[in-house]
Amino acid sequence: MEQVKLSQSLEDYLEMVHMLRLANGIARVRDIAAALKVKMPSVAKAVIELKKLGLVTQEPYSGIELTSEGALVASQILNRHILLKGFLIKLGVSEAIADKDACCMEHILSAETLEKIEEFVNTPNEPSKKSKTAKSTKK
Amino acid sequence: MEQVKLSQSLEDYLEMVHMLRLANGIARVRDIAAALKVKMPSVAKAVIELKKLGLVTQEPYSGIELTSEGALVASQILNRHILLKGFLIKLGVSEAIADKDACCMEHILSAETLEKIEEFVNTPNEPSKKSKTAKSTKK
DNA sequence: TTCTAAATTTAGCTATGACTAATATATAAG
DNA sequence: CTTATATATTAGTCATAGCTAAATTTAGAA
Repeated sequence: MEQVKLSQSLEDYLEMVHMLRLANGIARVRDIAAALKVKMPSVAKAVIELKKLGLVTQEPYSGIELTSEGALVASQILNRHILLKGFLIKLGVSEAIADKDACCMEHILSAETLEKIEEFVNTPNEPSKKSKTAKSTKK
Repeated sequence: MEQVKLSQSLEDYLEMVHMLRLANGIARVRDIAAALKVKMPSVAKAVIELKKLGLVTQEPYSGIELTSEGALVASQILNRHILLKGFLIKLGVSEAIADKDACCMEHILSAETLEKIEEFVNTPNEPSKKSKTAKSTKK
């Protein structure tokens, strides 16, 4: 449980491996590069780092897999992303911008701030009339 | 009006020059280094970059001054910082953490997100008892 | 005034993370 | 089966941004 400390960049790569595996079943260098708007050699280098850290595995010239620890870390990052995106949308930010900004915020916010954001998101949206009375407003 | 594009790091240095001048009347390398928790040569290097960009001036071996453009950019960054810190505090985050997280967020958020945060901050704090009047959200 | 200590600067090292160019391998077409 | 193309990797460059060590300048103490 040594709590790997990843750079923002490596967090992005790891998260993208996870997302592509969820979406396509496989995470390929080409697709990671396209999604993150970098070139393939940058991905290859990042994958080497993630391998050293024990977060991914890869057969030469093929797709990237997550180790169990890598899957755990990746899903933590992805959960932060989802939380923050929902939060921004609740504030009225458009989806595209919410996605982009969530992508930056997910790497930097402290646990305390994330907690408070989670509380906010889980608060009924408009307590404007009568807050508590059951779940009157449809979700 | 060429809208200088600063790295996060240079934004931090420029903002700190501004804050120290507000607090002490002078921004010295030693104090910038202490405040940002870096060593003095790192500050010296950053100051050289900010000079190249026309944002600060400095007599050799003395304090750092802001140009008019530097002052403008610095106060924009500082305003973002203040906005974001207030925002986090309104969410319930402790002051120390709010300050720290605002410091990261101030460099990355898009204009749209900052606008929405500003709207949120300027909304009356607790409409939980009685929704004041239906002026709040107009969509 | 002289000298010592603090502040600043310069030089140079390191790590990260992007890139291009070139190479190696895999896949698909003929 | 052979070959062209797409994908992946390697090698090497560049910029950013930190650092230490050493030199320089300023300023305070003796």
